[in-house]
Amino acid sequence: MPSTHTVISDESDYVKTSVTMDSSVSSQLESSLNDSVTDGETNQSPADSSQVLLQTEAEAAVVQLSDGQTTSVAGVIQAPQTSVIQSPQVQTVQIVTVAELGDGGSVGDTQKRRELLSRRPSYRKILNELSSDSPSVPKIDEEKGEDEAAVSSSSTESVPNSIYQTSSGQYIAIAQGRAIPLTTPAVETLQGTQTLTVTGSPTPQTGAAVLQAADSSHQFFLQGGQVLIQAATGDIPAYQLRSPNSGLAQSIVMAASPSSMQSPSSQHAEEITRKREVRLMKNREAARECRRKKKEYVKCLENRVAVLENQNKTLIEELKALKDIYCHKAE
DNA sequence: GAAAGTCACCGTCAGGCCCT
DNA sequence: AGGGCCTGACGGTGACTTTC
Repeated sequence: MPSTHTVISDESDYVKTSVTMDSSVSSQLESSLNDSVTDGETNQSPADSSQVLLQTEAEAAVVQLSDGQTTSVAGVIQAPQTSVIQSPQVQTVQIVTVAELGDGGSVGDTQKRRELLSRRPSYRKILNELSSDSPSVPKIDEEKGEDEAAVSSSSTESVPNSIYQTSSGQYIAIAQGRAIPLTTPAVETLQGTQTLTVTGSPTPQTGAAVLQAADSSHQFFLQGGQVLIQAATGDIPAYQLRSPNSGLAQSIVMAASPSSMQSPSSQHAEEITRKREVRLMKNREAARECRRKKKEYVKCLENRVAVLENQNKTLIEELKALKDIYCHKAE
């Protein structure tokens, strides 16, 4: 019995909806990819092309599932299609349901599981390793997404990861790893929410706007009409970087009310608070990014499972056909 | 319609890993 | 060794569905 390894283990988030996998699964999945890549020179079997159920279209693969349904999957770590005979080993995929794992959920198990999980390499690493081996695997960018990268073009313009208010009430942006103070040219009230408007947008039709740093040394784009809005009332205001198009808050920043920050130890305490806020903010965004990568990784694995299951089915059929031919000749 | 359940997402903390 | 990053775990919340 192999040790169990939950690929998706955040019970509050993923276990409810996803599968957990035996450790052999992820390793098999990954090793099978590597196998397939190292075996990449193995030739296609054009004669059998009609039997190959996988059809790649750009980066998406059409997979016929065991129940007869076909589905299009993207980001599949896809092995080159080879003949059954040339495939040295059939990778088996074992999916263990949560219920099956649930039995021995003692503290010790949790501890063990934690240890296992803590040693797991990052999703970025895993996927990038895979993608370096297999071009069909989408690579996780080290920095920004394509939409963000497309915005910044000028040397004086950079894209802030986020904009937030410090404990002293000042707005700063975090860009290129450092905090830069921002001016807040105007404040207007709109439908009960306080909106921080920004200086004239160079491209108002696209909703982009420019934030000018307090020291005038930096400008930032707010993309897609994102606005910083006050999202909560009370002693501690919260601000959200919100895109009017999606309506979804992209970051929520808590900040102490400036009026409540009349601390006697002022500077030092303020510095500590500011550092903490920056740390929390960075961690918040790191968590967001981590979840995004995790989802991508899980999706990738699920797609891979579908592909491998299908491949397995094809191989079995091919083997069966060959057996028939062989038996026929033998008679 | 209210209560309960489910799901997805979020922020925070803790701890391991990696780089300098 | 220390700092930063990454990610599992945890608890909270809102939207939606199911049950009564």
